[in-house]
Amino acid sequence: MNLKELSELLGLSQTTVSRALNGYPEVSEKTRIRVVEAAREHNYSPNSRATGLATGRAMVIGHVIPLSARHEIVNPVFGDFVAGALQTYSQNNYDMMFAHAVDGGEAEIYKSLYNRRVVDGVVLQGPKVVEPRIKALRDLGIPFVVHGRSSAEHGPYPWVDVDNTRSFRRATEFLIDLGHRRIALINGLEDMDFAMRRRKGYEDAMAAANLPLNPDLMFTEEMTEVAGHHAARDMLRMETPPTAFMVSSMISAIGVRRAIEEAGLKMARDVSVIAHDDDLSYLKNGQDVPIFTATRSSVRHAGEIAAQILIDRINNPQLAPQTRMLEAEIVVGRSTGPGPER
Amino acid sequence: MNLKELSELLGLSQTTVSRALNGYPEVSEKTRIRVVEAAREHNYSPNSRATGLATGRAMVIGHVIPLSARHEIVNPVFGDFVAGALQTYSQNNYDMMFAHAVDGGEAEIYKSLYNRRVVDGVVLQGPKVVEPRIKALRDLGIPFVVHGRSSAEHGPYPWVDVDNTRSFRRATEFLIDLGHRRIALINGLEDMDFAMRRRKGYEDAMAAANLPLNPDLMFTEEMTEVAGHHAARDMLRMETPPTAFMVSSMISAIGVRRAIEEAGLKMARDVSVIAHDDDLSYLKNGQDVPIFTATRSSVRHAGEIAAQILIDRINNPQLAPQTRMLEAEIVVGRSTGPGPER
DNA sequence: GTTGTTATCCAAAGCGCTTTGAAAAACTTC
DNA sequence: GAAGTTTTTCAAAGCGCTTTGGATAACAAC
Repeated sequence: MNLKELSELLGLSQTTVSRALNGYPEVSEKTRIRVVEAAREHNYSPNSRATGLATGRAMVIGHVIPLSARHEIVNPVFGDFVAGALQTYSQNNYDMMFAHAVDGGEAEIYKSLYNRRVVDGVVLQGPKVVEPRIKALRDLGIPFVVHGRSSAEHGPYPWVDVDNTRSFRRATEFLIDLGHRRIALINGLEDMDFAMRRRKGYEDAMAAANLPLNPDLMFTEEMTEVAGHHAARDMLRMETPPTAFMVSSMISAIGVRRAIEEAGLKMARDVSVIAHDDDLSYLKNGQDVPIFTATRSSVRHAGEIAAQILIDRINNPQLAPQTRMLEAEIVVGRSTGPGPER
Repeated sequence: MNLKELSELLGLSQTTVSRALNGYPEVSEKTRIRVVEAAREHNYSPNSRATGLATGRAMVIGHVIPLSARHEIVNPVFGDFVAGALQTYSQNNYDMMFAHAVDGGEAEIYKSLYNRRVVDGVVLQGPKVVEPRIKALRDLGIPFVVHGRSSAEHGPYPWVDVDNTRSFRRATEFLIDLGHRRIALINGLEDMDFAMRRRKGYEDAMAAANLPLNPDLMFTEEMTEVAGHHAARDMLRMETPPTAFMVSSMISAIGVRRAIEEAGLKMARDVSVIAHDDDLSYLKNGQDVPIFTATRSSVRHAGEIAAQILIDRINNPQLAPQTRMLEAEIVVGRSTGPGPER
């Protein structure tokens, strides 16, 4: 059933039927009701491709699945971020489109999606410290929003991010206050902007407390359970092992815990751990008392906000780029305890 | 730059340009080359909405994000399944569309996507034992494929699934052979078809060995770390606790391990654990020797296959529904050891 | 009853592509 | 060189919607 058939059936013009359904004022209430009911009854829904052609808007937003280049790892954060964005999209009658990039061809994919008018805007996930995609998107005039930031990018652009530096500084300070001195950092890949910022927070706190930075205690890898385990295991075998770990993800932290237990130690009592918790729905950090002391920030919430910023921008392109800094909260759980200096 | 402009620029008709770009034979090689180069040079890409309107095909496949109704949990498997499907889609020039369902309105969403001609077909994820969506999709004539199966559905439909019953039966037998008798099952929600089948496999093995089924050792909940921990903790506090656990997901198994260690026990030596491993990219089960003995089946691979089945069906609607049963392999890791009867 | 307003409705153009049916051009063949 | 074939190109219709610029009907005012 299409517009033409429906209008013939009602004895009205396509114009009138279209206007009635889209809530324009130039149509009497009687006919509007008649039209709306006929539409429902005959199960009419407008062809989105035709609508899109006529209006010039796709009502679709594009995402590119951030496969980690090195190991083809799907970011575990992905599902929850998407769920958040999707919620905002559907409230605004947008659909969500996916594409995936082959080997760093992400900019190409974005361009293709936009040039083919498949999408009205795109979300850039997982920005690196140096992120040429941002300039590319700006130059192409594609509306976009970044989940995270890119330190090497100085022009204005819209983003949502957690204050990673601040949260890791605070958390490291917390460990120092507890009496820890040898504090290890198990970080994500440091070409990722968030990882670089977390390292900076860690370093700032160490420096402020006049503690030396020991490269052997600073590890950077993909954030998997196995990598976390591996790094922590090696460090715990050192002559003077760390007494505390700052860990960039819950998944890695689970690996760290495994290494601690394998070493015959007890978390909190012997070794403290603070993890970053993205508040993933399938990996909640305990129920009442959290398993891990953590810096927590909901990635799902970030998804909702990112979506809203982008939609606002699409609707109002001359708007100045909106930015939104989220603060991670520090929740105290069962993975931290006093260190040797206390 | 659109077709009209490009054709005027070349001094050719839109017909010829269109045909040249789409590889039709009725155009000389010389002009084809000329056209293709001009298109590249002027950065022309056809408007997908116009193409879609003209061809009647969207070249898009729809997915509905399976939020677990009860707790709004994003399935951790989601990302990897999508990555697999996406790979196949992009090889076949399909894009992927997402929608999310509000409170069981999934069938409505599928219908809307298809009626509005947003998609050419849909993937149904997370089927329950009773799954009215399958009948709905069939009745609506929407091409679809199911990731998993639905036991209450007897008509033919295309699917990809792991032989869950078989793999859980074999794994349970493996524990019995090791000398375990009190074997617990930590399962997902049993209205989910896969969970029901896994339970059946477990029960079959127990029955075949003349072992009683103890309801206190059979737990069913959302597959989170916390739920796994909770269940295992309670069971380990029983008078005669289980000596082995069959666990439906790696994430729950991590919780089980935590409970085992909190109880002062050692995995493998005191308590054995077998987990189902979806081979998620960010949660690899160890490197050389797996952490957990596991029934393993790559969900990413399942995504690739599901996508192919659906695309075949879209291209050839009168094809009989294809089905594909995947076999989970049993990998022996460091979480199992001899039980009391050995 | 004529004029001026306002509330309703409509015909037709346009969005950017594909595809049908036909024409023009280029070859063959005799 | 005319007739027949094949190759190459094109004009125009159509996909299903929105929207512009009227037209018509209904009503009020004089």
